[in-house]
Amino acid sequence: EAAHVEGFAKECAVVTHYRLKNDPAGAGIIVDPEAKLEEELIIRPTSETIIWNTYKTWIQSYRDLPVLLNQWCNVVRWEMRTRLFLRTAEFLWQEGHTAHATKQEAVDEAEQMLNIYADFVENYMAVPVIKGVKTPTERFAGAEETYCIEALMQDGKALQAGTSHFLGQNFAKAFDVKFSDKNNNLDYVWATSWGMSTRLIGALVMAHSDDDGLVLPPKIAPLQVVIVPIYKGDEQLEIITGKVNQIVKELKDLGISVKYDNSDNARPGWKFAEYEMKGVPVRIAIGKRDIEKNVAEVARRDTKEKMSVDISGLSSYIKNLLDEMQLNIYNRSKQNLEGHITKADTWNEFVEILDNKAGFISAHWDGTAETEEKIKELTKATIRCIPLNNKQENGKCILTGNPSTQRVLFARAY
RNA sequence: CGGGAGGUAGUUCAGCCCGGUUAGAAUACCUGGUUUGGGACCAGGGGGUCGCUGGUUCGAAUCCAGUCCUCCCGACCA
Repeated sequence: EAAHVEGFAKECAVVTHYRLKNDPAGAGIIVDPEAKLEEELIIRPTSETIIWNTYKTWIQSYRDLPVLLNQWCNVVRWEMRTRLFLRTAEFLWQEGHTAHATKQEAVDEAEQMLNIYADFVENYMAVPVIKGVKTPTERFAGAEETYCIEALMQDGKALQAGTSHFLGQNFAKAFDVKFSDKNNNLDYVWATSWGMSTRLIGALVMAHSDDDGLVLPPKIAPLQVVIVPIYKGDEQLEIITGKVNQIVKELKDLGISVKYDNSDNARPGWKFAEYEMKGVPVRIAIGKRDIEKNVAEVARRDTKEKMSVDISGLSSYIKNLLDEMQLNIYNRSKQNLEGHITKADTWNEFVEILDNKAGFISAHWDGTAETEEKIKELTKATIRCIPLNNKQENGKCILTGNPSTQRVLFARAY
């Protein structure tokens, strides 16, 4: 627990008073000095301590294991400087905590969660990630191993998108959580914890958006298709609406979320721009001209292309298009990632790439915290991760020239 | 916590340096009309204690002092 507390102590909000009041001098609402707490409350920055205090009372036997708790909650970390979506003083996250009878089971759990996170970020958010482990200095306070997924934003800065920790027996020892195994031997349990936060919203925005606004991958877009009628007069609208109702039904039958925006308080061009800004993947426009030819204009958000599509095959066309867009958005981001993993073998190369190309730099590191710290001081680049299944190769540390057995990924990060 | 920038209409800002009619623009909003295939056009209209407090002055958005707040950069960090 000591390392954990040490790691988080510097960024906790502390409640010292329990009441506000109107200032008699008229300065508005102020803290009531009469309401000072005798014992201060510390707002959790993460929940390990309360979870393990609880596990202590729940776990006695191997029959009680494994245990998994998952909760969504808000936590507070009093950062010196906040950054919208990426680092807010208070944030909503999901945090899971497990306890296991064996070390291997805990390690497997931590790795499983890393894979679940990677699967979600890649296959739903369409943001490719690099899976890896953190260096000791970048580890979660109190963890023995911190797994992470690192994403790359369009500006070339890295963003940690999720983490999973193998906590060893540290918390079990701190909270005295022991269990009897089948042979009646007492041992401390093995632990993991893992979390993902509203930071992912920031990742989503920065990974895909363009100058016209959000670009949402179809799988997570709350609204996948919007239909905009183009008409003059009620008579035309009525004919268009008849056609659209049929299309809406077909799309809904295919499980596609769709909105028919027949509101008359905004013109078509305004609606086009508005839904693009909101990132709606597909827009269908239908006017008198289209009805006459039995077609609709389909516009996709990711490439801004417009196609004229026969209404008879429209719903299946849209279904395929949404799948294709999901892939395209992912592949585009994947290309950006892969195009920005650059090898550097000399210090000059390292600095040059960092300043002019950005992204990840694959370079040798002598494995010491001192070198890591020095590089951070000199360039603001940190070791984002040591990729899983990293290739072993002999080389020389980018900074010190000392021997190294593998390359690690450096980047400037959010 | 250190450094920088800024607070003027719902919003984004100009005006401030060099004090002087009724504080402007764009956009948004309201009314009427014409429009509707990429954020419409024409005409008319409403909207501000210029962050707050004090000072200088015949006169302060403008100068001075204090104060509160916001944003950016740095250290810190999911």
